[in-house]
Amino acid sequence: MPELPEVETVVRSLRPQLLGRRITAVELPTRAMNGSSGNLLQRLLSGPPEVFQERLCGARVKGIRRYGKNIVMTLDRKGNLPAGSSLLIHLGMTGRLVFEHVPEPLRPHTHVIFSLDRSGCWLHFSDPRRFGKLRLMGNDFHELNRLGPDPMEISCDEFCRRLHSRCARLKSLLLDQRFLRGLGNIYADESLARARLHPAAIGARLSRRRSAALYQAIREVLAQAIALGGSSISSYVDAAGRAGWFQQAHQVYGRTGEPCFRCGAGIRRLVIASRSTHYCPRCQRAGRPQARETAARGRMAR
DNA sequence: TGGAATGTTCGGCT
DNA sequence: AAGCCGAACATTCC
Repeated sequence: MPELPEVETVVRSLRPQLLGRRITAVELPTRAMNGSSGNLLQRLLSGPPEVFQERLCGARVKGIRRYGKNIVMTLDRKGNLPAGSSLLIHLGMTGRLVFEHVPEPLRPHTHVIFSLDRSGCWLHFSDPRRFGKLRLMGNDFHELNRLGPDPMEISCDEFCRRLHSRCARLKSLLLDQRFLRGLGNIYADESLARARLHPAAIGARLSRRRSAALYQAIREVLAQAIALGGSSISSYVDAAGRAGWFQQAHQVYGRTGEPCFRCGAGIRRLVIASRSTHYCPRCQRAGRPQARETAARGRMAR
């Protein structure tokens, strides 16, 4: 579920119900299910489940924000919680945070259920593949400090400087969270498609003009995706259970073999950085892109 | 049956 | 050093 637009959408939908609420209980439904579950839960919570429960009980949610693909909940000091603590949540590949009206699991792989005061609902965390993480942090943000700038905050000049200092392929760079925080496989492909750049093009070799085009494309794709509530490609929903609509605006992701909306050529798939990469072989040329505009227009008209 | 899936991290190689 | 690759993590879906 989770790239920058999806996480941003989840954060926004969490706020109304969660801001200012106190966590009154933390249930861990999968804890006692079988022998291996204990270890798996330990991994999910980055520590002993009991500590996670004890520390969080009684804490009040002061703030909720997104940092790359992470959700950061700042908590006020209550009971067992050290000062300046935050709950860091990464949704991994299939993690979901959804408000439900019952305190019992409604789906398999519901690992955490938060009870809240004065709300009449419970916050459920589920994650079939368990690539997600919930971890309590003190003031040590060193994990987050390793991440690169937010694509919506960085300036064009700074983006170009970073780009020109790297010899890696564009697709690899966009997936690298130390280069930019928040892009994943969908939005890397969609951004490159919008900028009409080949995914295997080398960052340091891009002209200033094309670098700026990539910068713009990333911001436009992300802004549009956020406006549409993210991409629901398998089961992603926000905290209110609503699906996103940006998957209907995808130009290349998941469209292998289908015609490019711009020129009609078949969308191709290749593997870069061990990830599936989708692009239009005509619009996204390695050398000189977009030479076929007139012919493309003619084809589209028919 | 095998492969792929919106992610991150690791070790090994060039 | 920088970049690349594959494996690992765990589960579901086609």
